[in-house]
Amino acid sequence: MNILEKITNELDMLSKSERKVAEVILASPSTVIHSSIAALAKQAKISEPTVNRFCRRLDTKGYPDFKLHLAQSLANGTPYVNRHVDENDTAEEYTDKIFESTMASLELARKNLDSNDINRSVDLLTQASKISFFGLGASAIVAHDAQNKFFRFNVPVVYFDDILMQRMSAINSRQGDVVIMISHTGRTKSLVEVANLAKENDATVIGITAKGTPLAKECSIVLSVDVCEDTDLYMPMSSRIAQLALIDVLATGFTLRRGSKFRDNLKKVKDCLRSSRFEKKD
Amino acid sequence: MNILEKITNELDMLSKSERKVAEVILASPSTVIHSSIAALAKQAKISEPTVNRFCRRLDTKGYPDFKLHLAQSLANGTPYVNRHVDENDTAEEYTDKIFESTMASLELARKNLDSNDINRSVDLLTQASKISFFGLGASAIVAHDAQNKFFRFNVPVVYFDDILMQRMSAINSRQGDVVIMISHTGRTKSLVEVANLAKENDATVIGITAKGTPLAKECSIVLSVDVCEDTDLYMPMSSRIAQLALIDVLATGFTLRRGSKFRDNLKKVKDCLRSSRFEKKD
DNA sequence: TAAATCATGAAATAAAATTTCATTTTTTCT
DNA sequence: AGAAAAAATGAAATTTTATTTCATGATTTA
Repeated sequence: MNILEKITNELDMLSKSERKVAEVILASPSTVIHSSIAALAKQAKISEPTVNRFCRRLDTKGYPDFKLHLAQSLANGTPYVNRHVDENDTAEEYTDKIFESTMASLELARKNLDSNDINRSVDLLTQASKISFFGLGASAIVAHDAQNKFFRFNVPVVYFDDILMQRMSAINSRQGDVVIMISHTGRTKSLVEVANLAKENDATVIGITAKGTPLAKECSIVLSVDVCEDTDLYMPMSSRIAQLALIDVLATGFTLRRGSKFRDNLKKVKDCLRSSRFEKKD
Repeated sequence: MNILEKITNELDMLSKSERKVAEVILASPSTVIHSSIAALAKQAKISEPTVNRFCRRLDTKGYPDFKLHLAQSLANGTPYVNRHVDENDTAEEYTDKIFESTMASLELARKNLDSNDINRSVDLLTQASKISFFGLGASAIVAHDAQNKFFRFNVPVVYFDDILMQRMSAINSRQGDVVIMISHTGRTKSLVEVANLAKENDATVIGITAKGTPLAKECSIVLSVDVCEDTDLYMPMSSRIAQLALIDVLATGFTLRRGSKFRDNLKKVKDCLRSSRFEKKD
């Protein structure tokens, strides 16, 4: 509930003097949050009690409380909405828009995620005898990334972005294996087939995809990162980023579940990489 | 700059009593914005002047001003602080923390990006006779993703996550080629060598890496997504997501620069993918 | 047009924040 | 270790800011 909006809405419920206050505030809200009640009264050419009454009419406790609300409204100056890139945007503009859209998607994805599903997924992953990540196109990157992460945990993990390899791998799966299918659309035919093959061969299939899609129907758990993406300019953008964040969540859940001893193992991998780097001089 | 983040950062610059104040605030910032200085002092079991001094140390004018800043930080729903995952977190908790950290990183990356550099990079990319993306480990995923995107533009683009292929490709580069090197640390020896080889062979080298690193020194343009990541639990997380967002920005800049006719081409690629999918029933 | 209601600001009061300064604690140097 | 210096802290005084009260003037209604 934005207080600036509220002022605009209730503008005609206000008395003449109070409206003066409203106008001054709307004209330059950022100035107001640094003004005392006296300063504001003076600027609106009315008395201090009027300002106070104005504040109360907007359901705030008083002037300081009103300023707090106002400050909050201003902070949302750049709400993380999906602002669309425009033909004539400058570099600065489209950069901001893309970053903001991405953040908006993450926010949305987080809200839609069910932590029970995450918990169950982590359960399954920690007990898996083998973990496979399958994706195609943009989702292949996510699968690739997942392999990179889980590989460090020293568990059997594979990733394929090749249809045939995926099929072969799926056919060879067995009870205790976990297959994670990644697809933004959830409608890619060959992936749905692979999911089905894996299921038929007793693997547990987890989908990182949209709910209610053909792929989702083949999965025991669906982790959906529904990100209202109109595949802007025909490229998947935010969806894969939300998927990656989800991979981070799963990987984190995995390490937490495995306990502290296990994490020493990660340190080993990390230390091992060090020799391939130039030293940092502090 | 988020004041909550600032408090966290400057925690060890504070005196003992001031830290008590910080702790009370961090524990429940939303309570504090409705407290008077006296109430806060009492809760932290210190005196009012100490609270005041605390506020000033954080570069605010005083307590009321501090509350204003705090209110603004809270307005973004959830403060995007880099909250660290804790051993005993529930699935819900670590999910939230990871998503929030990711969003915080994106916010930070956006702020640190220079739109002039972006502009120059897009210039170079649109004029390139060939574009190469090189990365290793977690950054390989970013390079992979970049290839996936630029491939759709119907421009000569390659991606390698293999040291030897990278070297060979770099040696064969020539004037007019653009090589994009991706590395979070900027210190991976073999990547620095590849960058140098490409430079020696007259290619333009753009780095998506941290400033002031050995890799950065080999680049004509450095697009830095410095994301204060302590490689939590020894896995790169937020950094690669910020890098991906940057790839989105470059790809978007590219399509915008190429104009509307060019975008029809993207539609063709997209339409061509359609037959591989199950139809969506509306 | 008189009575009633409402709006307004001056002044008084109350609350909150800030400054000053003396005391205590911590650090630094011998 | 012990003295001197520096820094931190809170009690009390002061200042600033906000709120309440109330008398007066404006506006509406019958």
